[in-house]
Amino acid sequence: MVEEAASRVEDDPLSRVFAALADPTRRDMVARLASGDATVNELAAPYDVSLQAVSKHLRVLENAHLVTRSREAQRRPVHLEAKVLDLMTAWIERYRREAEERYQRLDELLRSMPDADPTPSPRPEQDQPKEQGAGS
Amino acid sequence: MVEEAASRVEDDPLSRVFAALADPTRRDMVARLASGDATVNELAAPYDVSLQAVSKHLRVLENAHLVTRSREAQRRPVHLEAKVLDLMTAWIERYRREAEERYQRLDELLRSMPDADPTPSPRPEQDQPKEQGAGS
DNA sequence: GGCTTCCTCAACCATCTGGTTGAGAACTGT
DNA sequence: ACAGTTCTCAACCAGATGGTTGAGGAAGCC
Repeated sequence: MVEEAASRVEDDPLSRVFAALADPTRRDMVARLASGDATVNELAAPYDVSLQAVSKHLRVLENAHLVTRSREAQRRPVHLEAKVLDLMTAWIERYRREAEERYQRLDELLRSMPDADPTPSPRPEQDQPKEQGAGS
Repeated sequence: MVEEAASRVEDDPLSRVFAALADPTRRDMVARLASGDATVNELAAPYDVSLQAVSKHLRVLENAHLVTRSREAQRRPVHLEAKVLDLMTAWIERYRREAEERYQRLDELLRSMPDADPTPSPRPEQDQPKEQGAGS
């Protein structure tokens, strides 16, 4: 057993979801599925790629837990799991809000001191001294 | 057919943003930048990759318009552009909401008819008959 | 000018990805 | 049982991606 594969495949859920939605075809499929389940054939119809390619796309979405596939005769209805989207929104909103609040605070600070000293980079946040090199 | 390059590089903004955030390192950088601008060196410190790799990551974020780089002496401060995140949230929320509303409606429908007929696939949405191949 | 610091460009490499085709599994229907 | 339909698996290929190292530009410091 010499297998030390799986080198760069980052398996964290968030990465999978983002990566899954980074493809316009896959995003389109999600948009489609938002208005109702569909079979692979139905999903494949609008695109000029092979059915196998669509199947692969669905696998990616499934691995990201964005969709689930059940069995219904020989068809495989695809169902959108919208809850996973919340995971992303939570991540995004957290940092968007943080950044915007910081921006607001900086804005107010600048407003409160109309003409103090023109120090170019007053970055007091991120307390990480970190003198890594020879810090003269 | 001599040269029709740029085959799969989908340049739509949304894809770029999603792809940019599909990498945990890049997501980490964004998280970091949410609490204040930083230089390339500062951003690179926590990771055990080369500075060039970090520079590449920043380029990806920049191409997605998630960050901007200015110039300050020989340093290149990186700034998070949080507004682009709204683009994603808008996309996500649209379909999440749509899917959840549909789910709610289906739920109510099922509740209103406790034991009707067990028709397996009553998908009345998505009107696309579409007999593509040689239909019998 | 010359050294140092910060960062980018260029070439290279391994892996991942999205597409293809061909084969065939799973199930229905007669 | 056999044919038809739906979809997946496997092998393959081209291009993108994330990492490396080496060279070097740009700006500050001596």
